[in-house]
Amino acid sequence: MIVATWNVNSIRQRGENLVAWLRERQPDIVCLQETKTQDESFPREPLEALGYNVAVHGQKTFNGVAILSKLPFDEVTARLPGDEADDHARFLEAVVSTKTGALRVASIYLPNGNPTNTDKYPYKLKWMDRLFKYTRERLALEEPLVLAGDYNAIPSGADVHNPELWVNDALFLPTTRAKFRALTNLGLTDAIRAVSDEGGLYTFWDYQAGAWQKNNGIRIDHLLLSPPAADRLVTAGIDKHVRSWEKPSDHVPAWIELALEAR
DNA sequence: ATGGCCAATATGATTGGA
Repeated sequence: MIVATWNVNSIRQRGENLVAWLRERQPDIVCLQETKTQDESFPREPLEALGYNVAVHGQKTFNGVAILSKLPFDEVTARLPGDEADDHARFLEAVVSTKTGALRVASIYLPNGNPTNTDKYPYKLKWMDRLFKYTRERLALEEPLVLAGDYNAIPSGADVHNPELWVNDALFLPTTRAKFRALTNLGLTDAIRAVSDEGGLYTFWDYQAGAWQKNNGIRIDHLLLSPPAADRLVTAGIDKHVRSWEKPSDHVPAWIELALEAR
């Protein structure tokens, strides 16, 4: 079973690329971020035509997450607990059934946090604290769990082409990295790092300043696995070539293969 | 080679992204 994540930077602008990539990678479950549209205007039909069930949690203009699944949804829950006043559409969780039991998947769009001298950075840090608490509770279930999405966090200097450019950025500040580390230290496996120690593994290249042409990338889209999911990890990868397509997102898909089968 | 983008919005300038 393949589980993937992709920040598409507008689902309405990325329809052709998304369908082309789905045909190529053949994922069973896909977590999408930055869909940037309300649920009633989410283009479900071309995805349903490919055999996907579609769960959406969007809002006007910004943010927005979704999950596509060839397996039927047993449960779908929007919103990360811990702040009723938070109205950003950044979190969607689904449960599907496999031959060996439930698989839980969450699509995560963690706040960017820039500029750091505004309330955006404290909002990011509080969101990371909420994700920590949610994860600690979910791990107690001892289920296969995949937390997949755009974390807006560069875990280490090995995950950025030019670290000096990012030292004062909300994605790379020591506090951001410490909170990301605290999250994984709960017992989550960073799937890409579980299969490769290589540098130069990036998932985002800015549209500006020739970042793609210079390979000035960062790795901020992650699939974090609970121990029962990590035990089933076969391989993982990043579909870098998608960044060179016409009309690309600034992010590319990342994916894992799990030794799990649909029920 | 110093800069260079893209998307949404009652849109033609502003906001947000990373």
